[in-house]
Amino acid sequence: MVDNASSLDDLSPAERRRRRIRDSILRAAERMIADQGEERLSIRRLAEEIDYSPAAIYKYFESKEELVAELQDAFFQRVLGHVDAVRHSAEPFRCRARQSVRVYIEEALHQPHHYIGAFSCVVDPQSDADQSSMKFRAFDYLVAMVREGQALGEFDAAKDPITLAKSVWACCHGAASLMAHLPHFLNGLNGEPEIGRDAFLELHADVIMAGLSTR
Amino acid sequence: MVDNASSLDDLSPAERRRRRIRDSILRAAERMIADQGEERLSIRRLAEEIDYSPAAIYKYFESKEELVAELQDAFFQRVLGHVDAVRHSAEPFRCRARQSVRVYIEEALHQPHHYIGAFSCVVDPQSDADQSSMKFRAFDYLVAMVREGQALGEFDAAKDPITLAKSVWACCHGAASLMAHLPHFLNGLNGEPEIGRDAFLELHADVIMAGLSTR
DNA sequence: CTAAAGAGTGAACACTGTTCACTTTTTGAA
DNA sequence: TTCAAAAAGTGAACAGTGTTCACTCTTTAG
Repeated sequence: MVDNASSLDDLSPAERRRRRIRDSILRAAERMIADQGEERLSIRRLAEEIDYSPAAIYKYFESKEELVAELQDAFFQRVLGHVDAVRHSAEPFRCRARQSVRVYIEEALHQPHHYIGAFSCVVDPQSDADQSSMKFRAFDYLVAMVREGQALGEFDAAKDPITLAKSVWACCHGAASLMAHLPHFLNGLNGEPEIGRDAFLELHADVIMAGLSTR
Repeated sequence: MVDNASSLDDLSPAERRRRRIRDSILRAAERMIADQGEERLSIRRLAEEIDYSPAAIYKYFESKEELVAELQDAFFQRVLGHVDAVRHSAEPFRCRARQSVRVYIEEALHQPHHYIGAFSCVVDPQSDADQSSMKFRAFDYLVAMVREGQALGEFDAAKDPITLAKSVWACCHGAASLMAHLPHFLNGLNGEPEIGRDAFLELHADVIMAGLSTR
């Protein structure tokens, strides 16, 4: 969807200029979302940020929704990249599986507002763009990991790998979502002593791995 | 927070009238959220629904935020009630624990838009209202359940029960959140065969229980 | 050099939450 | 019953939102 190839050359100057401006809009929007969240991003303030009129934005993007969707896709692509790197590392399987869980959550929390935005409304199943979104490619990775674990006898092979992957995704997403939405999730919800993010992720990954394991 | 006592009597007629109207506003808002989601609820359309002027709403509620917060608290109170009923039932512990997980998710999905709304923005930790919110009472229940499991030797007593409860909450919330946001979560994300909600919840509860268990 | 295509804009439309001066209704006490 | 005070209700306005459109100005290509 995103033509990210570094083909800055062999492009007409007009096209180069267009891309440069398009990118500057995206960068400004990215910064505003990271700082203040998606709901505080407005076309007018975005236009002001880059010294354009609000209407000018619409020469580059169909709608605010499309603009935000492009940023979200790029965000998930980054998350996906990090998870994929772990998945293909040289570590033993259980280590890679554990790390995949951790990295998904950690990268999601690297830009909490982006992650929140990606799940801020009910996603229309009809939309083609959503079906091919990076969110769902991340899910494919999870399925592959579960299948690998089943082949190795680490995970219960009697269970449907796709359903199992959905369960794991739910566990990961839940942790990322709660930490993104509740800043005091780790700092003692009702006055309990706080825990470090690492300690929590360590335990959470333990729980998930134990939940999947044959024994 | 909500004075829900059925004290319709021993109240001045003025106060009764006031409560009746306040309730009718809440009911109309509830219906609109259930039908179209929180972001489609507007004070103007709400006012029209009950044949009042927009400004009239503000005689009963400080802000739209307060109105919505009250509905969310009532929603979580209902969820909490169902979970609590399971927790205190006569079943053996493991059965109750499993059912608690299932009931939380099922009740959350009974009104998906309400659940989405409860986690639609970053919750301000400073706010007193949030600290005493029903969301966090639900968490207390979870902690109690984990402690019970540890006392019975079913769950690993070496682990911090509060951290463990946070992990379980993440697993439950993740499933509810994904199913609420992605209507096709169970219907095959990328063309895979669909699975029933019951089958998924069954497996997800299995994973969580296995994750907690000592063996 | 000129015509067409693209970039950019101000003003407007239809919304949103919220406030405020204002009128009408209801209430409680003299 | 009368009358002031309190409460309920309102239309208009403010400041903000996403978006569109006629319009100008610039850049491009033939």
